[in-house]
This record gives sequence, structure tokens and C-alpha cells, in this order.
Amino acid sequence: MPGDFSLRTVQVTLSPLDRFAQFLQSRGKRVTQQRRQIVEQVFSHHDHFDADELMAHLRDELAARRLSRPTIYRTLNELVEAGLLRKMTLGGRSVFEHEYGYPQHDHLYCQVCNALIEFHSQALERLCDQVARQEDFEVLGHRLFVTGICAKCRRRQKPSRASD
Amino acid sequence: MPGDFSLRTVQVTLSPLDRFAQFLQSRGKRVTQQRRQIVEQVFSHHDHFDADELMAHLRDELAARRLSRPTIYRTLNELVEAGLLRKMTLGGRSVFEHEYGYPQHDHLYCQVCNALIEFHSQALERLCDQVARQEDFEVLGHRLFVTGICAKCRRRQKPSRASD
DNA sequence: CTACTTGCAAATCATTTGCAGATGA
DNA sequence: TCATCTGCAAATGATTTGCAAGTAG
Repeated sequence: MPGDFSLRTVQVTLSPLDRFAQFLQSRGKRVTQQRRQIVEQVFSHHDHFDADELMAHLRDELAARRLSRPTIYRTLNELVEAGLLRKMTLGGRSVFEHEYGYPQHDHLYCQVCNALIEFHSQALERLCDQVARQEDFEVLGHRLFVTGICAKCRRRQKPSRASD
Repeated sequence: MPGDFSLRTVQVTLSPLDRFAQFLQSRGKRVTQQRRQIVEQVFSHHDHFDADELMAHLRDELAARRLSRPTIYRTLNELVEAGLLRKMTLGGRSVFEHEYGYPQHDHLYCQVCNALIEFHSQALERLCDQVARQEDFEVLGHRLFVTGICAKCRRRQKPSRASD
């Protein structure tokens, strides 16, 4: 590799917690045990989750009263504000996913097992821009859900095509 | 015009109310004053609406107690089941739009004024099918929201580009 | 007639908020 | 120190449900 490593601010490598700390500081907010704990749990693995699932993971802390339901909700909202999480609504329920350090993507949603399968399409982005241009609309983001039945559930539902 | 009008079952011309009546009958349910009234109001014009907006339109009936909040909700759900309405969630609130007799489309969503601008794209449908094929996923539908700022609001927000 | 419907009031359910005590910078 | 946080309990707000009385077929 040639030595073309030029000036490059490595802000992307900031850990979610550091990034959050930075956000909090900029707002005069504090880095507390609870917020630390929640961020750590949330970014410990890549997955879609809702408040209940997160609470299930933190049940010990909740049981020990070192953490509470309202704090979970408050912190999730802050994480969205901070741009660390993306929030979406799925069947009346708020579902979150990593936004920070994670590439833009859309979802296939299996309405049988509720699985969310991620995919990315540049063509889709071009399509959004194109439509927007026609309407003189400024695109800030998009969300595509393709609903249907995932491979696994299809196999389960149609063991044989006898009755068709 | 040449006389090529061949056999053509005109089931599409069924009014929303008739279509609903048909659905109700198939379920052993009844065509009541309330359901009739709601369907009529809902299909009196093409627009997106939520339960509150619908209730505002029917406020006289509600005031006269010939109709109630629970009945509105119950009937809206039946209309979705019947395939007459499509339901989506927008900011925690259920929003409905005509599905029966109305072409498939997607939306530009202005996050400033909450306007929903409809558009249709065949390319998008092809894209969904293509992605689905790769994942061995059976597509039953899709929903694309392009969020951003509509032309009107952009003009209002940036009267001049002075500060840029 | 009689099962399906309705309006009412009360229940849900996820999420939010007021407040007094606890705590991070 | 002292403004920001937190847990608690209670409030919210949209939507749903149990039930006795009303009504469609």
C-alpha cells in the first residue's frame, strides 16, 4: 500500500458510548450508570428490539432497582435523538435498530414469524431521489418494508402443494 | 369505437358500501345504520385520515349518540379486514386510506406539515420482487415512505439562502 | 325471535410525566 | 455544590372490551 494515508479524522471509530457521551455533554446532560448500562446492552449485538426485549435483557438491573422502566424509555429516546438508534413502528410497537456505524438498509418483514431481514439497494435510493425531484421534495430519508413470508415460514406452511 | 366490448364481469363497479355488505354477509354480520354511515363518510372523498378526523366528520352523529367511539374503531377494523381500507402507522397514530378501487401507491411524507403525497413506481415493484427472489421471500405487499420536506414547506423554511 | 350490535363505562397497554430524593461534574 | 437524574406512582391517550339494552334479518 502506498503511503497515501492523508489527514483523516477518525470520528467513525468512536464507540457508541463515547458518541453518546459526546452528545450528552453537548446538551449539558450527564453520563450516568443507567445510561451507560443501557447503551452497552443495546450495542452488545446487532439486532432489532423493542423496549420490552431490552428490559428483559436488563431484568437483573431492573429487579435490583438500579434501573427503571421510565429510564429505559427516556434513554431510548435520547439515543434516537443522538442518532445512535433508529426507531420504527411495527404493529403498534416501537422497534429500534442500530443507526450509528451501521449502513443504511431496508427490510423484508415476515408477517408469519415477524422476522426482519435487512437488505440494501442503491437502486432504491436512486428511485427515491428521482421521485422526489419530480415533486420538488427534499429527501431526508426513506423506509421501505416489503411484507410477505420468509423462506423458512413458506416451507413450513406448504409442506406439499397437494391442495393447490 | 368498434364493438369489441366483450364479456366483462363488472365486479369493480361495486360501490364500497355494497362491497362491504358482501363482506359482512359472508361473515354472518349485519349491515347496520352505523356501519353504513361510516362507510359513506369514509368513501365520500379520497383522503388519508385517522380515527379522530373521521369522528370530527361524524361529530353530529356522535353528539346525537347514534354512533359511538368504539363503533368507529370496530368498523374501521372491519373495513381493513374487508380490504376496503389500508391501515398504516404514522407517529404512533393509525392512519387509513382507501384500498378498494384505488391503485397501489407509495408516499412522500413531509415531516414538517405531515402531508402525504402519493406516487406510484413500477420500478419499485420490480425492485421488491428482485430483492425478494434473492432471499426466497414471498412478497405480499410493500410500503415505502420517503420522508423529507415538501415543496411548500421548503419555500417557507428558506425564504432566502442568506445564512447558508 | 334471537343472534349480532351498539353505547357506555371501564379496562388495556405502551409510553410519559410530576415529584422528592439521589447523584454526577 | 446544585442542576441533572432516577425511581416511583400516577397520568396519558389511543384503542379495546364486558355488558345490558337495541335492532337487523
